[in-house]
Amino acid sequence: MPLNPVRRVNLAHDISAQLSQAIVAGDFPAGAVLSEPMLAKRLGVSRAPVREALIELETRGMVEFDERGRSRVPSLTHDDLVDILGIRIALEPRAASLAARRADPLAFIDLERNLDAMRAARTPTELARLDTAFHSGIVRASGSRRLHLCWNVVEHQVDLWLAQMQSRVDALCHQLRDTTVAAHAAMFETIRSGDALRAEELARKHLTDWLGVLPGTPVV
Amino acid sequence: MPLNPVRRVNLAHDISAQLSQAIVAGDFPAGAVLSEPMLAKRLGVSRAPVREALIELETRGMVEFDERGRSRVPSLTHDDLVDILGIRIALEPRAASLAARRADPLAFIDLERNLDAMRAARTPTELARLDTAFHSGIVRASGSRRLHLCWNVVEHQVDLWLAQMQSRVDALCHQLRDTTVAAHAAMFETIRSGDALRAEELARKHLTDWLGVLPGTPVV
DNA sequence: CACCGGGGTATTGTCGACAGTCGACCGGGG
DNA sequence: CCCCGGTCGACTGTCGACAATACCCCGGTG
Repeated sequence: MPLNPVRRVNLAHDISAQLSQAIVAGDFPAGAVLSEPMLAKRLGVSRAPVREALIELETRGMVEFDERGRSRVPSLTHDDLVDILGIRIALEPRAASLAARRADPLAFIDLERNLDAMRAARTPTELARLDTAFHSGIVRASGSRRLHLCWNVVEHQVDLWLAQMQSRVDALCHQLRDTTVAAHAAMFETIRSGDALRAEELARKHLTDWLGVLPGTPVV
Repeated sequence: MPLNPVRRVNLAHDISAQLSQAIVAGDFPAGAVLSEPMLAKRLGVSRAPVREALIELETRGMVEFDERGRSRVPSLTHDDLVDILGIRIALEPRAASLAARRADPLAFIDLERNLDAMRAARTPTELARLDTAFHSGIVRASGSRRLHLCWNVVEHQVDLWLAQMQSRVDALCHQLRDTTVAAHAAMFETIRSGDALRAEELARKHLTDWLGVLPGTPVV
Protein backbone atom coordinates (compact mmCIF):
# COMPACT_ATOMS: atom_id res chain seq x y z
CA MET A 1 0.00 0.00 0.00
CA PRO A 2 1.40 3.38 -0.99
CA LEU A 3 0.76 4.99 2.40
CA ASN A 4 0.23 8.44 1.02
CA PRO A 5 1.47 11.13 3.36
CA VAL A 6 -0.97 12.50 5.89
CA ARG A 7 -1.99 16.01 5.12
CA ARG A 8 -1.25 18.52 7.78
CA VAL A 9 -4.66 19.77 8.67
CA ASN A 10 -5.64 23.26 7.78
CA LEU A 11 -8.99 24.29 9.10
CA ALA A 12 -9.22 27.23 6.73
CA HIS A 13 -9.11 24.91 3.74
CA ASP A 14 -11.77 22.62 5.12
CA ILE A 15 -13.94 25.55 6.06
CA SER A 16 -13.60 27.01 2.60
CA ALA A 17 -14.78 23.75 1.06
CA GLN A 18 -17.60 23.39 3.55
CA LEU A 19 -18.79 26.92 2.96
CA SER A 20 -18.73 26.37 -0.78
CA GLN A 21 -20.90 23.32 -0.39
CA ALA A 22 -23.24 25.06 2.02
CA ILE A 23 -23.73 27.96 -0.35
CA VAL A 24 -24.32 25.63 -3.28
CA ALA A 25 -26.74 23.64 -1.19
CA GLY A 26 -28.76 26.80 -0.71
CA ASP A 27 -27.97 27.10 2.96
CA PHE A 28 -26.91 30.72 2.45
CA PRO A 29 -29.06 32.33 -0.23
CA ALA A 30 -27.96 35.19 -2.43
CA GLY A 31 -27.35 38.35 -0.45
CA ALA A 32 -26.98 36.55 2.87
CA VAL A 33 -24.38 37.96 5.20
CA LEU A 34 -21.77 35.51 6.41
CA SER A 35 -20.75 36.90 9.75
CA GLU A 36 -17.56 35.49 11.18
CA PRO A 37 -18.75 34.91 14.75
CA MET A 38 -21.81 33.08 13.48
CA LEU A 39 -19.80 30.80 11.21
CA ALA A 40 -17.15 30.23 13.86
CA LYS A 41 -19.79 29.28 16.38
CA ARG A 42 -21.54 26.90 13.99
CA LEU A 43 -18.29 25.28 12.97
CA GLY A 44 -16.91 25.10 16.47
CA VAL A 45 -13.69 26.94 15.66
CA SER A 46 -12.31 30.37 16.28
CA ARG A 47 -12.67 33.29 13.91
CA ALA A 48 -9.15 33.14 12.48
CA PRO A 49 -9.58 30.15 10.15
CA VAL A 50 -13.04 31.39 9.21
CA ARG A 51 -11.57 34.70 8.11
CA GLU A 52 -8.94 32.94 6.04
CA ALA A 53 -11.53 30.78 4.36
CA LEU A 54 -13.63 33.83 3.54
CA ILE A 55 -10.64 35.58 1.99
CA GLU A 56 -9.97 32.55 -0.16
CA LEU A 57 -13.58 32.46 -1.29
CA GLU A 58 -13.52 36.15 -2.04
CA THR A 59 -10.61 35.88 -4.47
CA ARG A 60 -12.64 33.21 -6.23
CA GLY A 61 -15.70 35.43 -6.34
CA MET A 62 -17.86 33.16 -4.24
CA VAL A 63 -18.38 35.78 -1.56
CA GLU A 64 -18.08 39.53 -1.78
CA PHE A 65 -16.80 41.96 0.81
CA ASP A 66 -18.83 45.10 1.13
CA GLU A 67 -17.22 48.42 2.03
CA ARG A 68 -17.50 47.55 5.70
CA GLY A 69 -15.75 44.22 5.47
CA ARG A 70 -18.81 42.04 5.77
CA SER A 71 -18.91 39.07 3.44
CA ARG A 72 -22.06 38.36 1.50
CA VAL A 73 -23.14 35.78 -1.01
CA PRO A 74 -23.27 37.63 -4.34
CA SER A 75 -26.54 37.53 -6.18
CA LEU A 76 -26.20 36.74 -9.85
CA THR A 77 -28.26 38.18 -12.63
CA HIS A 78 -28.86 36.85 -16.09
CA ASP A 79 -26.10 39.10 -17.38
CA ASP A 80 -23.71 37.50 -14.92
CA LEU A 81 -24.58 34.13 -16.31
CA VAL A 82 -23.81 35.23 -19.85
CA ASP A 83 -20.61 36.75 -18.55
CA ILE A 84 -19.56 33.48 -16.94
CA LEU A 85 -20.33 31.51 -20.08
CA GLY A 86 -18.28 33.97 -22.11
CA ILE A 87 -15.26 33.29 -19.94
CA ARG A 88 -15.81 29.57 -20.17
CA ILE A 89 -15.93 29.84 -23.93
CA ALA A 90 -12.58 31.59 -23.76
CA LEU A 91 -10.89 29.25 -21.29
CA GLU A 92 -12.22 25.77 -21.82
CA PRO A 93 -11.33 25.28 -25.47
CA ARG A 94 -7.77 26.08 -24.49
CA ALA A 95 -7.99 23.51 -21.69
CA ALA A 96 -9.35 20.89 -24.06
CA SER A 97 -6.60 21.59 -26.56
CA LEU A 98 -3.90 21.25 -23.92
CA ALA A 99 -5.49 18.12 -22.50
CA ALA A 100 -5.50 16.50 -25.93
CA ARG A 101 -1.81 17.19 -26.30
CA ARG A 102 -0.86 16.23 -22.76
CA ALA A 103 -2.73 12.94 -22.93
CA ASP A 104 -2.43 11.91 -19.30
CA PRO A 105 -3.84 8.37 -18.95
CA LEU A 106 -4.59 8.99 -15.31
CA ALA A 107 -6.87 11.88 -16.20
CA PHE A 108 -8.57 9.76 -18.83
CA ILE A 109 -9.85 7.18 -16.38
CA ASP A 110 -11.12 10.03 -14.28
CA LEU A 111 -13.05 11.46 -17.21
CA GLU A 112 -14.32 8.08 -18.28
CA ARG A 113 -15.60 7.31 -14.84
CA ASN A 114 -17.38 10.63 -14.86
CA LEU A 115 -19.05 9.76 -18.15
CA ASP A 116 -20.30 6.48 -16.74
CA ALA A 117 -21.60 8.21 -13.66
CA MET A 118 -23.38 10.74 -15.79
CA ARG A 119 -25.10 8.05 -17.81
CA ALA A 120 -26.30 6.53 -14.55
CA ALA A 121 -27.25 9.77 -12.81
CA ARG A 122 -30.84 10.12 -11.73
CA THR A 123 -31.49 13.52 -10.22
CA PRO A 124 -30.91 16.75 -12.15
CA THR A 125 -28.78 18.06 -9.28
CA GLU A 126 -26.54 15.06 -9.56
CA LEU A 127 -26.38 15.59 -13.30
CA ALA A 128 -25.39 19.22 -12.91
CA ARG A 129 -22.70 18.32 -10.40
CA LEU A 130 -21.24 15.69 -12.71
CA ASP A 131 -21.36 18.08 -15.63
CA THR A 132 -19.25 20.63 -13.77
CA ALA A 133 -16.94 17.88 -12.57
CA PHE A 134 -16.35 16.75 -16.15
CA HIS A 135 -15.29 20.20 -17.21
CA SER A 136 -13.11 20.41 -14.12
CA GLY A 137 -11.51 17.15 -15.14
CA ILE A 138 -10.60 18.55 -18.54
CA VAL A 139 -8.96 21.56 -16.94
CA ARG A 140 -7.03 19.29 -14.61
CA ALA A 141 -6.06 17.13 -17.55
CA SER A 142 -4.64 20.19 -19.28
CA GLY A 143 -1.83 20.11 -16.75
CA SER A 144 -1.67 23.89 -16.58
CA ARG A 145 -1.47 25.11 -13.04
CA ARG A 146 -2.43 28.64 -14.01
CA LEU A 147 -5.36 27.56 -16.09
CA HIS A 148 -6.46 25.66 -13.03
CA LEU A 149 -6.20 28.80 -10.91
CA CYS A 150 -8.41 30.66 -13.37
CA TRP A 151 -10.77 27.74 -13.55
CA ASN A 152 -11.17 27.82 -9.78
CA VAL A 153 -12.74 31.23 -10.20
CA VAL A 154 -15.02 30.05 -12.97
CA GLU A 155 -16.00 26.86 -11.22
CA HIS A 156 -17.06 28.67 -8.09
CA GLN A 157 -19.10 31.04 -10.22
CA VAL A 158 -20.78 28.13 -11.97
CA ASP A 159 -21.56 26.55 -8.62
CA LEU A 160 -23.03 29.79 -7.43
CA TRP A 161 -25.12 30.02 -10.53
CA LEU A 162 -26.35 26.46 -10.13
CA ALA A 163 -27.34 27.24 -6.58
CA GLN A 164 -29.27 30.35 -7.45
CA MET A 165 -31.08 29.23 -10.55
CA GLN A 166 -31.60 25.67 -9.53
CA SER A 167 -35.11 25.25 -10.81
CA ARG A 168 -34.32 26.45 -14.29
CA VAL A 169 -31.07 24.52 -14.35
CA ASP A 170 -32.83 21.37 -13.31
CA ALA A 171 -35.27 21.69 -16.15
CA LEU A 172 -32.51 22.37 -18.64
CA CYS A 173 -30.36 19.52 -17.43
CA HIS A 174 -33.21 17.11 -17.69
CA GLN A 175 -34.04 18.33 -21.14
CA LEU A 176 -30.46 18.37 -22.40
CA ARG A 177 -29.23 15.29 -20.65
CA ASP A 178 -28.69 13.13 -23.69
CA THR A 179 -27.10 15.83 -25.79
CA THR A 180 -24.81 16.78 -22.93
CA VAL A 181 -23.68 13.23 -22.38
CA ALA A 182 -23.13 12.82 -26.09
CA ALA A 183 -21.12 16.03 -26.29
CA HIS A 184 -19.01 15.01 -23.34
CA ALA A 185 -18.39 11.60 -24.80
CA ALA A 186 -17.33 13.13 -28.09
CA MET A 187 -14.98 15.52 -26.32
CA PHE A 188 -13.52 12.69 -24.31
CA GLU A 189 -12.85 10.56 -27.35
CA THR A 190 -11.32 13.44 -29.24
CA ILE A 191 -9.05 14.37 -26.35
CA ARG A 192 -7.96 10.78 -25.94
CA SER A 193 -7.22 10.56 -29.64
CA GLY A 194 -4.94 13.56 -29.27
CA ASP A 195 -6.69 15.74 -31.81
CA ALA A 196 -6.12 19.10 -30.16
CA LEU A 197 -7.72 21.25 -32.81
CA ARG A 198 -10.90 19.26 -32.89
CA ALA A 199 -11.04 19.04 -29.09
CA GLU A 200 -10.81 22.80 -28.92
CA GLU A 201 -13.58 23.17 -31.45
CA LEU A 202 -15.83 20.68 -29.70
CA ALA A 203 -15.41 22.41 -26.36
CA ARG A 204 -16.27 25.73 -27.90
CA LYS A 205 -19.29 24.30 -29.65
CA HIS A 206 -20.49 22.52 -26.54
CA LEU A 207 -20.51 25.75 -24.54
CA THR A 208 -21.88 27.86 -27.35
CA ASP A 209 -24.76 25.43 -27.75
CA TRP A 210 -25.50 25.83 -24.09
CA LEU A 211 -25.54 29.56 -24.56
CA GLY A 212 -28.04 29.12 -27.33
CA VAL A 213 -30.65 27.36 -25.23
CA LEU A 214 -30.66 30.01 -22.52
CA PRO A 215 -33.76 32.12 -22.60
CA GLY A 216 -33.39 35.69 -23.71
CA THR A 217 -29.79 35.42 -24.68
CA PRO A 218 -28.12 38.41 -26.30
CA VAL A 219 -25.64 37.94 -29.10
CA VAL A 220 -22.19 37.15 -27.74
CA MET B 1 -15.17 69.70 -2.88
CA PRO B 2 -16.65 66.22 -3.34
CA LEU B 3 -15.24 64.85 -0.07
CA ASN B 4 -14.94 61.31 -1.32
CA PRO B 5 -15.45 58.73 1.39
CA VAL B 6 -12.41 57.58 3.31
CA ARG B 7 -11.54 53.99 2.74
CA ARG B 8 -11.57 51.79 5.78
CA VAL B 9 -8.03 50.50 6.04
CA ASN B 10 -7.27 46.85 5.71
CA LEU B 11 -3.71 45.92 6.48
CA ALA B 12 -3.97 42.60 4.69
CA HIS B 13 -4.78 44.32 1.42
CA ASP B 14 -1.91 46.76 1.73
CA ILE B 15 0.47 43.99 2.68
CA SER B 16 -0.62 41.95 -0.30
CA ALA B 17 0.13 44.84 -2.62
CA GLN B 18 3.42 45.57 -0.93
CA LEU B 19 4.52 41.96 -1.12
CA SER B 20 3.63 41.83 -4.79
CA GLN B 21 5.76 44.86 -5.45
CA ALA B 22 8.61 43.53 -3.36
CA ILE B 23 8.61 40.23 -5.21
CA VAL B 24 8.48 41.99 -8.56
CA ALA B 25 11.29 44.29 -7.47
CA GLY B 26 13.41 41.22 -6.89
CA ASP B 27 13.45 41.58 -3.14
CA PHE B 28 12.40 37.97 -2.74
CA PRO B 29 13.91 35.85 -5.51
CA ALA B 30 12.40 32.66 -6.86
CA GLY B 31 12.33 29.94 -4.26
CA ALA B 32 12.67 32.32 -1.33
CA VAL B 33 10.68 31.39 1.76
CA LEU B 34 8.35 34.08 3.06
CA SER B 35 8.12 33.34 6.74
CA GLU B 36 5.31 35.03 8.56
CA PRO B 37 7.27 36.24 11.61
CA MET B 38 9.93 37.75 9.37
CA LEU B 39 7.41 39.63 7.25
CA ALA B 40 5.41 40.73 10.28
CA LYS B 41 8.53 42.06 11.93
CA ARG B 42 9.65 43.92 8.83
CA LEU B 43 6.22 45.41 8.27
CA GLY B 44 5.66 46.27 11.87
CA VAL B 45 2.38 44.37 12.15
CA SER B 46 1.23 41.15 13.69
CA ARG B 47 1.10 37.84 11.88
CA ALA B 48 -2.64 37.81 11.28
CA PRO B 49 -2.82 40.32 8.40
CA VAL B 50 0.37 38.84 6.95
CA ARG B 51 -1.25 35.42 6.83
CA GLU B 52 -4.30 36.84 5.13
CA ALA B 53 -2.18 38.60 2.54
CA LEU B 54 -0.27 35.40 1.83
CA ILE B 55 -3.49 33.48 1.34
CA GLU B 56 -4.69 36.07 -1.12
CA LEU B 57 -1.42 35.88 -3.03
CA GLU B 58 -1.58 32.11 -3.05
CA THR B 59 -4.95 32.00 -4.77
CA ARG B 60 -3.43 34.26 -7.41
CA GLY B 61 -0.42 31.99 -7.81
CA MET B 62 2.12 34.56 -6.67
CA VAL B 63 3.27 32.45 -3.76
CA GLU B 64 3.02 28.72 -3.24
CA PHE B 65 2.39 26.84 -0.01
CA ASP B 66 4.52 23.75 0.43
CA GLU B 67 3.24 20.71 2.27
CA ARG B 68 4.28 22.24 5.57
CA GLY B 69 2.47 25.49 5.08
CA ARG B 70 5.46 27.65 4.30
CA SER B 71 4.98 30.11 1.50
CA ARG B 72 7.59 30.39 -1.20
CA VAL B 73 8.04 32.45 -4.31
CA PRO B 74 7.45 30.03 -7.19
CA SER B 75 10.22 29.73 -9.73
CA LEU B 76 9.03 29.86 -13.30
CA THR B 77 10.44 27.92 -16.19
CA HIS B 78 10.22 28.60 -19.87
CA ASP B 79 7.27 26.23 -20.08
CA ASP B 80 5.48 28.28 -17.48
CA LEU B 81 5.93 31.34 -19.60
CA VAL B 82 4.40 29.65 -22.62
CA ASP B 83 1.61 28.45 -20.37
CA ILE B 84 0.88 31.97 -19.18
CA LEU B 85 0.89 33.34 -22.71
CA GLY B 86 -1.51 30.60 -23.75
CA ILE B 87 -3.99 31.72 -21.12
CA ARG B 88 -3.57 35.33 -22.11
CA ILE B 89 -4.31 34.40 -25.70
CA ALA B 90 -7.49 32.78 -24.46
CA LEU B 91 -8.63 35.55 -22.13
CA GLU B 92 -7.51 38.85 -23.55
CA PRO B 93 -9.23 38.71 -26.95
CA ARG B 94 -12.45 38.17 -25.05
CA ALA B 95 -11.67 41.18 -22.89
CA ALA B 96 -10.92 43.32 -25.93
CA SER B 97 -14.15 42.25 -27.57
CA LEU B 98 -16.18 43.11 -24.50
CA ALA B 99 -14.37 46.40 -24.04
CA ALA B 100 -15.18 47.39 -27.63
CA ARG B 101 -18.85 46.72 -27.03
CA ARG B 102 -19.00 48.31 -23.61
CA ALA B 103 -17.27 51.49 -24.76
CA ASP B 104 -16.78 53.16 -21.42
CA PRO B 105 -15.39 56.66 -22.03
CA LEU B 106 -13.80 56.68 -18.60
CA ALA B 107 -11.74 53.65 -19.44
CA PHE B 108 -10.70 55.23 -22.72
CA ILE B 109 -8.97 58.18 -21.15
CA ASP B 110 -7.19 55.70 -18.90
CA LEU B 111 -5.95 53.73 -21.89
CA GLU B 112 -5.02 56.83 -23.81
CA ARG B 113 -3.00 58.18 -20.93
CA ASN B 114 -1.21 54.87 -20.76
CA LEU B 115 -0.36 55.12 -24.45
CA ASP B 116 1.12 58.56 -23.95
CA ALA B 117 3.13 57.38 -20.98
CA MET B 118 4.41 54.49 -22.99
CA ARG B 119 5.60 56.74 -25.78
CA ALA B 120 7.46 58.78 -23.21
CA ALA B 121 8.84 55.88 -21.17
CA ARG B 122 12.59 55.65 -20.89
CA THR B 123 13.64 52.55 -18.99
CA PRO B 124 12.69 49.04 -20.13
CA THR B 125 11.31 48.31 -16.68
CA GLU B 126 8.98 51.26 -16.97
CA LEU B 127 8.00 50.09 -20.41
CA ALA B 128 7.18 46.61 -19.17
CA ARG B 129 5.13 47.98 -16.32
CA LEU B 130 3.11 50.18 -18.67
CA ASP B 131 2.63 47.32 -21.06
CA THR B 132 1.05 45.20 -18.35
CA ALA B 133 -0.99 48.16 -17.18
CA PHE B 134 -2.39 48.66 -20.68
CA HIS B 135 -3.59 45.10 -20.83
CA SER B 136 -5.02 45.48 -17.34
CA GLY B 137 -6.87 48.53 -18.54
CA ILE B 138 -8.50 46.58 -21.32
CA VAL B 139 -9.67 43.94 -18.91
CA ARG B 140 -11.07 46.61 -16.63
CA ALA B 141 -12.73 48.25 -19.62
CA SER B 142 -14.42 44.95 -20.41
CA GLY B 143 -16.58 45.53 -17.35
CA SER B 144 -16.65 41.85 -16.47
CA ARG B 145 -16.01 41.28 -12.82
CA ARG B 146 -15.23 37.63 -13.35
CA LEU B 147 -12.87 38.27 -16.20
CA HIS B 148 -11.14 40.63 -13.85
CA LEU B 149 -10.85 37.93 -11.21
CA CYS B 150 -9.21 35.61 -13.73
CA TRP B 151 -7.00 38.41 -14.96
CA ASN B 152 -5.77 38.99 -11.43
CA VAL B 153 -4.26 35.53 -11.58
CA VAL B 154 -2.70 36.15 -14.96
CA GLU B 155 -1.40 39.58 -14.08
CA HIS B 156 0.37 38.32 -11.00
CA GLN B 157 1.93 35.58 -13.08
CA VAL B 158 3.10 38.08 -15.64
CA ASP B 159 4.58 40.22 -12.89
CA LEU B 160 6.35 37.20 -11.51
CA TRP B 161 7.71 36.39 -14.90
CA LEU B 162 8.92 39.95 -15.44
CA ALA B 163 10.71 39.78 -12.12
CA GLN B 164 12.45 36.52 -12.84
CA MET B 165 13.47 37.05 -16.44
CA GLN B 166 14.13 40.71 -16.20
CA SER B 167 17.27 40.84 -18.29
CA ARG B 168 15.71 39.06 -21.23
CA VAL B 169 12.50 41.02 -20.89
CA ASP B 170 14.40 44.28 -20.86
CA ALA B 171 16.15 43.41 -24.09
CA LEU B 172 12.89 42.35 -25.72
CA CYS B 173 11.04 45.41 -24.56
CA HIS B 174 13.69 47.69 -25.89
CA GLN B 175 13.73 45.86 -29.16
CA LEU B 176 9.97 45.68 -29.55
CA ARG B 177 9.10 49.04 -28.14
CA ASP B 178 7.84 50.63 -31.34
CA THR B 179 5.88 47.63 -32.50
CA THR B 180 4.32 47.24 -29.07
CA VAL B 181 3.25 50.86 -28.91
CA ALA B 182 1.87 50.62 -32.43
CA ALA B 183 -0.04 47.46 -31.60
CA HIS B 184 -1.47 49.02 -28.47
CA ALA B 185 -2.47 52.14 -30.34
CA ALA B 186 -4.22 50.06 -32.97
CA MET B 187 -6.06 48.08 -30.31
CA PHE B 188 -7.08 51.26 -28.57
CA GLU B 189 -8.46 52.84 -31.71
CA THR B 190 -10.32 49.69 -32.66
CA ILE B 191 -11.86 49.33 -29.22
CA ARG B 192 -12.90 52.96 -29.22
CA SER B 193 -14.45 52.55 -32.63
CA GLY B 194 -16.53 49.70 -31.22
CA ASP B 195 -15.37 47.07 -33.68
CA ALA B 196 -15.49 44.07 -31.35
CA LEU B 197 -14.49 41.44 -33.87
CA ARG B 198 -11.46 43.34 -35.03
CA ALA B 199 -10.44 44.21 -31.46
CA GLU B 200 -10.57 40.54 -30.56
CA GLU B 201 -8.43 39.68 -33.54
CA LEU B 202 -5.89 42.41 -32.83
CA ALA B 203 -5.51 41.30 -29.22
CA ARG B 204 -4.95 37.73 -30.30
CA LYS B 205 -2.44 38.76 -32.92
CA HIS B 206 -0.59 41.03 -30.52
CA LEU B 207 -0.06 38.23 -28.04
CA THR B 208 0.68 35.62 -30.66
CA ASP B 209 3.35 37.88 -32.11
CA TRP B 210 4.90 38.13 -28.73
CA LEU B 211 4.90 34.38 -28.52
CA GLY B 212 6.72 34.26 -31.83
CA VAL B 213 9.70 36.32 -30.70
CA LEU B 214 10.36 34.19 -27.65
CA PRO B 215 13.41 32.02 -28.05
CA GLY B 216 12.85 28.31 -28.39
CA THR B 217 9.12 28.50 -28.57
CA PRO B 218 7.15 25.36 -29.28
CA VAL B 219 4.11 25.45 -31.51
CA VAL B 220 1.04 26.50 -29.55
C1' DC C 1 34.18 6.77 10.53
C1' DA C 2 29.08 6.32 9.97
C1' DC C 3 24.74 6.27 12.38
C1' DC C 4 21.45 7.45 15.85
C1' DG C 5 19.08 10.08 19.47
C1' DG C 6 18.18 14.50 21.99
C1' DG C 7 17.79 19.30 22.92
C1' DG C 8 17.16 23.87 21.10
C1' DT C 9 15.20 26.87 17.70
C1' DA C 10 12.10 28.52 14.38
C1' DT C 11 7.69 28.38 12.27
C1' DT C 12 2.88 27.27 11.58
C1' DG C 13 -2.05 26.77 12.99
C1' DT C 14 -5.23 28.18 16.24
C1' DC C 15 -7.28 30.64 19.99
C1' DG C 16 -9.16 34.32 22.98
C1' DA C 17 -9.19 39.29 23.79
C1' DC C 18 -9.42 44.21 22.87
C1' DA C 19 -10.28 48.63 20.47
C1' DG C 20 -12.82 50.94 16.89
C1' DT C 21 -16.88 51.39 14.31
C1' DC C 22 -21.35 50.85 12.55
C1' DG C 23 -26.35 50.03 12.71
C1' DA C 24 -30.58 49.45 15.53
C1' DC C 25 -33.41 51.07 18.94
C1' DC C 26 -35.43 54.19 22.18
C1' DG C 27 -36.69 58.39 24.47
C1' DG C 28 -37.04 63.49 24.33
C1' DG C 29 -37.76 67.91 22.07
C1' DG C 30 -39.56 70.98 18.45
C1' DC D 1 -46.06 63.88 14.10
C1' DC D 2 -41.22 64.10 12.84
C1' DC D 3 -36.44 64.72 13.89
C1' DC D 4 -32.46 64.23 16.89
C1' DG D 5 -29.12 62.51 20.22
C1' DG D 6 -27.64 58.81 23.19
C1' DT D 7 -27.11 54.07 24.37
C1' DC D 8 -26.65 49.23 23.43
C1' DG D 9 -25.25 45.39 20.89
C1' DA D 10 -22.77 43.18 17.16
C1' DC D 11 -19.17 42.85 14.08
C1' DT D 12 -14.60 43.59 12.05
C1' DG D 13 -9.55 44.27 12.21
C1' DT D 14 -5.68 43.43 14.83
C1' DC D 15 -2.81 41.68 18.42
C1' DG D 16 -0.21 38.61 21.53
C1' DA D 17 0.08 33.83 23.29
C1' DC D 18 0.17 28.82 23.22
C1' DA D 19 0.64 24.03 21.53
C1' DA D 20 2.43 21.17 17.96
C1' DT D 21 5.67 20.14 14.74
C1' DA D 22 9.79 19.93 11.86
C1' DC D 23 14.52 21.27 11.15
C1' DC D 24 19.39 21.71 12.70
C1' DC D 25 23.26 20.79 15.21
C1' DC D 26 25.75 18.16 18.42
C1' DG D 27 27.39 14.60 21.15
C1' DG D 28 27.42 9.66 21.98
C1' DT D 29 27.90 4.91 20.31
C1' DG D 30 28.81 0.82 17.49
